Formats: sequence, structure tokens, C-alpha cells
Amino acid sequence: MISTRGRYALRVMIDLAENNTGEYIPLKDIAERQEISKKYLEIIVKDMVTGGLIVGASGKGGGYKLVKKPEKYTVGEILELMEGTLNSVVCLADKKYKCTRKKQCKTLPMWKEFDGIVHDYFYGKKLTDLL
Amino acid sequence: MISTRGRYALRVMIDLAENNTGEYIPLKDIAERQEISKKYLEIIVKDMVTGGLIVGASGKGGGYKLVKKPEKYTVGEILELMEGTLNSVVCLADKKYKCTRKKQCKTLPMWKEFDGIVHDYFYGKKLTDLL
DNA sequence: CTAATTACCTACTATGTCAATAGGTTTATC
DNA sequence: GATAAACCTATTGACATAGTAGGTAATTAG
Repeated sequence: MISTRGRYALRVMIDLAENNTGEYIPLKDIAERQEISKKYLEIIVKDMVTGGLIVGASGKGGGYKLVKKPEKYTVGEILELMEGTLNSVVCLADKKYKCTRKKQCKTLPMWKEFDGIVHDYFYGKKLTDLL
Repeated sequence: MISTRGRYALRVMIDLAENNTGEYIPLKDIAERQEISKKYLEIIVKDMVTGGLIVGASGKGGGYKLVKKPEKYTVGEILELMEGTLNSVVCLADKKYKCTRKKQCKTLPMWKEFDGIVHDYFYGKKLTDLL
């Protein structure tokens, strides 16, 4: 299940796309419009900056803004950054996860096929498709 | 992410399908073949019985067996029973979850479309497709 | 220079889920 | 009556989720 991290991040991105004036948008405004705790959003937005999705500026007139044109973002890159992975099973999500039954696993091909579908769906969906 | 509950349940189902002799299969045998803790499987298998997926019999010669022909099971019904839901967001998974922004939500249509794809994939996949 | 505004940082917390383990009771068969 | 199996209750350690609390640093306007 997609957690609030992914869902809220997506809504922040939509909000920034809708207010894409070139100016920095204060988190306070986003939090109010989206009706999400500003304190909690700080954590999420911080990771979005670290992940290179958006850029922040301190001080008066500061806030956040997109680093790319809205149509250049895919939902997939946003969700994958925030959720850590889009894979449906640990076996495929965690590189360090070692499974001795990999070769004989009857279910792995299905998970792989499914994850491919998921990937295609979310990376085929642009941020601007949500506006 | 699909937890061990769903993944192990699926493997139990595959094991039962592969050993579908009409006899009851002891959990001990399944646990050994699948290399999963028998104790932990007990919990999972109990829910599979409650959910009507399989049937159990106590005593000597007891164990578990399928209640339907293997080809009559879909992966979707197995996973949905064990995971509680196949939905990707709380908004769609939990009936009791009230969201005041439902009407204006820019992301909800996407989640709905995606969950439809997920549903179609897993309910279109038969247990026998995994053998 | 100072007040205001904003991002940024560290720490904490309550609740719940996950993936088991432990040990006992009941049910059925030989 | 011994044995084999399911069935039942309780507990646990580790981790994730969804926040809250309070402070520091950077930037701009007056």
C-alpha cells in the first residue's frame, strides 16, 4: 500500500505544478490548501529536495518550487523516490535479500511480470495527467 | 508490498495443488518442502481454512486439502483473502476511511484506475498458471 | 540592524504490523 | 491408549507509520 509519504508527496507536486509561477511557494500555503499537517509535510518535502524532485529556498520569499517543467515529471519517479520501491515483494525490492529458492520459485515470474506492469503504469503517467 | 502471509499462502496453495491426491496433506510435509516454519504456517493456514480456501482435518491421516479443483482458484482470491485488500491506497481499501477531499481529489481517479489493473491481473491469473 | 519569514534540523512518541516462537488442548486413527 | 495431526492462546522483538515538539540557520524587508 502506498503510504502518506507517497500520497502527500504527489499532492505537493500537484500543488506546485498548479502554482508554477517561477516563484517559491511557502510550505505553509501548500499545507493549508492540501489540509495536511505542515510539520509532517516538512519531513516529506525535505526528502523531495534531497531526492532532487524540488528545490527549497529559506527566508522571506522562500519556499519550494519544481526543478523541471511539470510535464517532465512522471508519477513513477515521485512514488518510487518516496516509497523506496514500487516492487510488490521483498524478493524483488531488496537487492540484499537472498533467497535460496529463487531458481525453483514458482511465483517469482508472476511477481516480475506484475512489477513490470506496475512500473509501466506509473512511469507512463505524467504529473500533468493529474491536473 | 505483499507480505509473507500472502506469499506463503500462495506457496501452500501451489504445494496442495501439486499434491492434490484427494488425501489430506499434513502441514509438516508442506512446511518441509517449502522450507517455511511450520509454527508460523499454522497461523496462515488457519486463516485459509476460515476463509474457505482449504479444509483441515485433525488426527492421524489428517492435514489440509483444497476444496475446489486447482484450476478454479485465482491468485487474486488467495492474495485478497490473506492481505485483506489488494487496493493501493487506504482511501480505497478501507470502507470506514472518510475523506472530506474525495470529491476534489486529483489523485483518486488514478488510484482507482490502477487498482482496476491490479485486480484484473491477479483475478485473471489462475493457480494452475503457476504450476 | 533588526524583525519577520521561511526552510532546515534533531529528537521523541504512540500505535500498529510483521514475522515469528512457545506451549498447550482437542480431535481422530490405528 | 499411543500417536499424529489440527487447533488455540499468548507473547515477543524489531521495525514502520504518522505524526508532534522545539529549536537553528538563512534570507529579505523595513
